[in-house]
Amino acid sequence: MIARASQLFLPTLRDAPADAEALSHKLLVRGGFIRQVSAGLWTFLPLGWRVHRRVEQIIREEMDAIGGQEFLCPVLTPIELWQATGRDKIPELFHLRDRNSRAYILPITHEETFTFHAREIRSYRELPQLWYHFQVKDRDEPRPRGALLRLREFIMKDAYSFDRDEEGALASFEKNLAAYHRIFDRCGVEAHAVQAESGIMGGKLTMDFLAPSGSGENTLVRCERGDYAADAEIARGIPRAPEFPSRLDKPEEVETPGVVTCEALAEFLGVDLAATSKAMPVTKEDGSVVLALLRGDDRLAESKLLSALGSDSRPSTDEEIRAAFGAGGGSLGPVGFAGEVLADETLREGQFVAGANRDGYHLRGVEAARDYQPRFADIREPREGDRCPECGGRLVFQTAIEVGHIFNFGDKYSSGLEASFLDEDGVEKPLLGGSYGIGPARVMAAIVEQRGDEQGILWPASISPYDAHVIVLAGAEEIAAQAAEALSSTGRSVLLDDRDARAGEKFADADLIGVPLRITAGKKSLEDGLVDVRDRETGEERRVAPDEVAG
RNA sequence: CGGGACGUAGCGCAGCCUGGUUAGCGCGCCUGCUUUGGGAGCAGGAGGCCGGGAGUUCGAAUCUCCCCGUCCCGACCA
Repeated sequence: MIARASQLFLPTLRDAPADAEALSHKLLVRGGFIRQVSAGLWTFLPLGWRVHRRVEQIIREEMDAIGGQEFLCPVLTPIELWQATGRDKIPELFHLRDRNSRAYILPITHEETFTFHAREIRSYRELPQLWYHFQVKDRDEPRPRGALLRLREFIMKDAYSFDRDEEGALASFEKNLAAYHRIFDRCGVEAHAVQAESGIMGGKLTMDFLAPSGSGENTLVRCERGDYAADAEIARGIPRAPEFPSRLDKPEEVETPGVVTCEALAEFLGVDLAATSKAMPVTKEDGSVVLALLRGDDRLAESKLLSALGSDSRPSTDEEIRAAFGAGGGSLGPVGFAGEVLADETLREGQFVAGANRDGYHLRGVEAARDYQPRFADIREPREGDRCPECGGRLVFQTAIEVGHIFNFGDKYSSGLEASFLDEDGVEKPLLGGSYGIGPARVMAAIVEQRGDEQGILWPASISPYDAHVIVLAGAEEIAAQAAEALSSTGRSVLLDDRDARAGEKFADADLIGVPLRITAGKKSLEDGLVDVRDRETGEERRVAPDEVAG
């Protein structure tokens, strides 16, 4: 296949739009891959759609390889399906009505629809099943951003597994996990599987695939030795040990006038900031006040707190604090507090300075278990400089894009939608489900983030819009056509830049568009009959006969 | 939803503060000639409801108010 650039709609731009921040945003727009229609709504132009489809095809092949069966479910969805699972209240849902004012939604994923179809599964003999489709998702995002990084409408490959028992569901999960590694591998994108969310539902089987990138909404925490990876929201890190002052047999009150921050306290008393403790009272949904206790140099990780409390919470109000502690913020501590103390793991060992629950006073030498009875949990935010919880290696932090998410949802949807089957033992049981999503557009964006530079993109050969980019310079039309034919006849797709443009423009566009293989026919070719073949990745260039470029 | 910024030609911007000819510049686009291996030169040309509405004024891109849109930070995120 040979595409003539002179006939394509391939609007490349010399400058990036002023409002573009992310590299992928800039380069995909400049390269003529995508164009914006409205906030979070983007059109894939022909070049961008070719890449998208290649990503899709890789996903399709790997899903089929593990027994996946491709469907196509509608976007427009009767709201009843979502009412049945209680997801109709999700704020991101777009709602609409037909002419008879029947209510519909535009789904954010398709668990309900696939589970609806799974109601036709009658017997354990029909299990397991693995179904998927590529379909539009709509989400009324509060803040779309970064072009393909966060869209309001996008295509997702979402797959759903249905199993008869936990063992089967786990097997389905693992098959998909392995397929995902192959997919990202083949797409040439670096993506790390990490434990997702803290799992208030107790769902252990939920993993995100995070692709490190210059822009993104997640932070990937990894051990430099490669044995640990997690999303920063739930990652565990081991901070340096504090330098404790000499041990006290019991807490000792010390006057600390006007000292309300841990930094000021450490300064005032001349102790290591890490040897102070930070008291953060929060109020749970049931109204009870819990004292979250951290080291003075740490920050509270909200999603860890959520997981540890098993309930939503908010910072307590001044009145609640006064009522629960008898003192105001700045002098709070665990000693003498009647409610629950949720202490970070870092407070297990050693003696810390803590608030005395008396305005203007603190206690030295406060020791967990001796002076107060906490429940321990990991609730601190990991940070640069922490050590790996597995091996003690150094942790590195990278911003990342979530390109995939897989999780088991048990009977969450099948119970609401009454999707059950008759098991071997004659008992009617709910199907156990799993959900496996990938956003091809985010994969594209991640690749550009990982492999782009100021000049342009460098697509991996597996998803490049074309296999080869043949540049025709004045006079060398015939030799260029010969090279293009040679490539095309071996099944490769060729972008033939036959535009009436200057060499510099063509080279610059080729760098921008990012096809990994570039062939140039020009004046030199008229002399020796050869063309330049340049590997964009290595910069390696050699002169070859046009008939042999495919070799 | 809170904070901030910005809407002037396809893209990037100036003009606005201090109201006053026909609203400018660079790139791109069209025509012609020259040029042709890393974004050419000359000449000519096309292209604007200055985001929208209301007001102030003899007169508004410019001042005031309202609305809309877009981007960034935060909150949120199945």
